[in-house]
Amino acid sequence: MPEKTAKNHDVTEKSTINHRTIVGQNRRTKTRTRIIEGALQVFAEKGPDAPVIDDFIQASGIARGTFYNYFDNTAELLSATSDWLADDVANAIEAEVSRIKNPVVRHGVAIRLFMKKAQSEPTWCRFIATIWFQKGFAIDGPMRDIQLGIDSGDLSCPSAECGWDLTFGTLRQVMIRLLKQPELIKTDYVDQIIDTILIGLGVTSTLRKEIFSYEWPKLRPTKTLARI
Amino acid sequence: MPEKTAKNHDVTEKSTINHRTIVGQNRRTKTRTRIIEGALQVFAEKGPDAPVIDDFIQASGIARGTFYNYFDNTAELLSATSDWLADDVANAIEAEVSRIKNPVVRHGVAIRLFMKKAQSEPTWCRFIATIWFQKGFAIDGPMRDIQLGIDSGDLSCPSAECGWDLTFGTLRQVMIRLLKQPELIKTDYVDQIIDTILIGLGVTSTLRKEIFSYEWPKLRPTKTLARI
Amino acid sequence: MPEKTAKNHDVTEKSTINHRTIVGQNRRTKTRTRIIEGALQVFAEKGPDAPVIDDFIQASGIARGTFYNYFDNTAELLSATSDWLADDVANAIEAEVSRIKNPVVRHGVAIRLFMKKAQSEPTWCRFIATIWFQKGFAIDGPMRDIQLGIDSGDLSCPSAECGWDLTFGTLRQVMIRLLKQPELIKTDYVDQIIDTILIGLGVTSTLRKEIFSYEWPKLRPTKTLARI
Amino acid sequence: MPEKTAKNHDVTEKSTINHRTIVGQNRRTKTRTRIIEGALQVFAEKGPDAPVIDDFIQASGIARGTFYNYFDNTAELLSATSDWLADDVANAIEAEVSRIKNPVVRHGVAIRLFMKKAQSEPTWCRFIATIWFQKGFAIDGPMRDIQLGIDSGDLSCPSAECGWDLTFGTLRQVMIRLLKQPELIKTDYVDQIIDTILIGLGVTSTLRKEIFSYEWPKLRPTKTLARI
DNA sequence: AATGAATGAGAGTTCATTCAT
DNA sequence: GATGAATGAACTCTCATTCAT
Repeated sequence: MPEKTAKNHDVTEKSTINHRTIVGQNRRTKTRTRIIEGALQVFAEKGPDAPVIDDFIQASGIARGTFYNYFDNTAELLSATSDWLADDVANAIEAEVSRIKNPVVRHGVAIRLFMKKAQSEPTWCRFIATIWFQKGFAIDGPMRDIQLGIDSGDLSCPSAECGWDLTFGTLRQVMIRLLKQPELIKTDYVDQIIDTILIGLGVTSTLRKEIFSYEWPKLRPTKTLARI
Repeated sequence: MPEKTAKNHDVTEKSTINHRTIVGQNRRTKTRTRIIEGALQVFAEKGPDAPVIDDFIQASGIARGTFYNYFDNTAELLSATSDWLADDVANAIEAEVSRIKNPVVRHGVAIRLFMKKAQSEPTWCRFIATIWFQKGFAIDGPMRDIQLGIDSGDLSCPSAECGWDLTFGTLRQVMIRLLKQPELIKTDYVDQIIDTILIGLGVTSTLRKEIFSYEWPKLRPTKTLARI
Repeated sequence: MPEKTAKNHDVTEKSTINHRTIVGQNRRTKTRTRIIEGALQVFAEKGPDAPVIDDFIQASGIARGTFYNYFDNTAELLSATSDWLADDVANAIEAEVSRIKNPVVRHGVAIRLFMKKAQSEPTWCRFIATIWFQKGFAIDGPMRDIQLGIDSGDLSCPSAECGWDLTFGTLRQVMIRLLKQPELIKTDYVDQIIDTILIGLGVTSTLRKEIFSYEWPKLRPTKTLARI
Repeated sequence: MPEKTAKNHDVTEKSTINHRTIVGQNRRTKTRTRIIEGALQVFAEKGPDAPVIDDFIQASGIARGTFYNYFDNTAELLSATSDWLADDVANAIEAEVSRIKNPVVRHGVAIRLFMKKAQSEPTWCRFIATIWFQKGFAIDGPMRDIQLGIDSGDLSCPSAECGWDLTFGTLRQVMIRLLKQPELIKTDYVDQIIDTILIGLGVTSTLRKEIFSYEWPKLRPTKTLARI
């Protein structure tokens, strides 16, 4: 009816509605981002189960009810936080290593980058080590590269699963160690253990040298939470 | 209390009291054992944080109030359960490997035994993989053996910590995989990955052959909870 | 507000404002109607207390804030819905029975019409049976007719209240039964019980025959919500 | 084990356990009774949906958590309260009318008793009128008696359902009226309307006289909540 | 007038802990 | 020492209401 009787208002009204919609969406995105940013800290500090709703609303400065406008419970928030993080780390690393052709070198550089991030961002490190692995969230790039390495004969481990367990099982343990012994962060402990892993995977010393000769720009810090 | 008041009594009565005391202690031990037996199951199923007192009293068939006669809270129970388990596994493995002289072979056989247990006792495996490692409970035999191996030149890894992280980080990941893919239990996946670990540690093929040539009796099952 | 400010404007502007005012009022009426239409369904389904604001805005497709432009709370909406319904049913029945001169026959035909509506419109029936009676909303035509019947000697019940309780208490129970046993709708259960009521009221068989000999057009369905 | 080592304690211990069990059960019964007693008041005052847990725990003077040791939610409490009440009223009336042989007289006397109770116990009356009927809780004595009356030819209504709707639909409406107009309680309004109902059911004046000639002791008051 | 994100009081529910028996 | 009913603090979740756009 309004469309008919107030034809001259159509444009105004329509644009108003569009404007409102856009404003509303921006607001929602911003709030969602705030909640996840806060949640990352909270989960990293308290683990996956201990936090209560109050922790999240305090960390993000929102109202109790607002939380439930975005997530049904803490499990869902954990999942959203993890998803975002998986996306973030996969993209950040992928962006750096995609130009490397040899899958074994690519894998080696990728896990070096992965650990660099762990060394420079303790919150991220704690979240990954204590929550991500435990909940079984996964990224598939490494699995693929290990398989390619086996196929090409550059890796000698019995299976891709075997290689994956050796790589990430060890790295997780290292991350836990870094959290407890932060003095190790500045040492070359991480590179030593990565070398040990690569030896276990059967990587030749030539390739290992190549892996450790790479220089790279720092990965963009997670804090940004640019995409959502 | 009985110890004090007993002093005023004659022989007959004293022996009665002693008898009562002994009976009471047996009873205490038995109840404590029941609680820990139940707790092992509960923790393995639900993880370290989720369980509530009710889970424990149901699992062990005791009354609500009785729980508090033995433990102040679930954290204490978790700790007691873990302690018992650490003791149990350390003793069981130690008993088998102590006669092996070479520390590297001893280490290799020890972790094979460790994983045999994981393969044959799922509850134990789940508890170790999800709780023990997370809470950082430790056994020191392996650390010592790795160090001895480095000192003797039979291991080439940069440090004992490095060797420990590689070994147990990987094994933990394997245990998690076994829980998710039980069909792997019957395969030689575990021995393959142990071999890969040993390669990573720089163990010669001669020593590796020795490690895999060992035959042993099954470790006594944990269920017994003999000592407490 | 517009009425006041309009005074200071010239004719052209005034008519524009009038136009706007009229458009606005139409819009208001339409929205109000939408809300009440939705509310009728909601109340019938969930009863008077259970519904929450969300139910109403979903049923009518309006925004959360819009609701409060029309009603302060659900109680007010319930009242408005009931008022509208009372008006509707009273008018609809009145239009049919006003030409009948004998008050007892008029009462008899009126309650037959009332129940016809209940039989053909389940939502209406549910609303009336579960909410209207409970909240004590009333229509006075029947009360007047029963009194007139007593005065004329065509009814033998002790008092008008007594007749009213017998009539509408029973009819309400029948409506509840129809909701539970919809298979009765197509039977003559309703006419049988109306006959039983009339016997209780002391109506002669002659008058009862007259009441049941009436033919009528279906009452206009409530859905229209024509007036507001 | 204790059974063996402390044979002489068997009796003592067993009796202790029995004693404890009995004491515990008594306690439970007492608390459950307290809750239902309070709930009856609360439901009668506020209806079936409005009350919150706090109302119940205040009315019965128990702790918040205790409520949940007995009922999972208010709906369950409502059901328990209604069940108890149905039992109570059915038994109380049955005890009085069972000696009456003629089912029609029995029905008539039963509903007189029913309404006596409504007149003397306002809480009971309010609960029955606003909750019981609404929730469709039923007692089957009356239904049976009406059917027997139809079979014997002492009732002329078309079906037992019809008779039931007329009887209890009307009585419910009367109860609601009594709550609003308590001044009617002392009048013979109730007996008048019962007579009107009986006329509707086709009861002869002889039988109606018999029904109204009965004298009875007051029904035991509900408050007691003797059985549970 | 319409919108819908944000709010926070209040309701429901859990569960560690106490204590009389 | 064992029991389990009672407790209430702490937590989760709902939903009426406000208000900037």
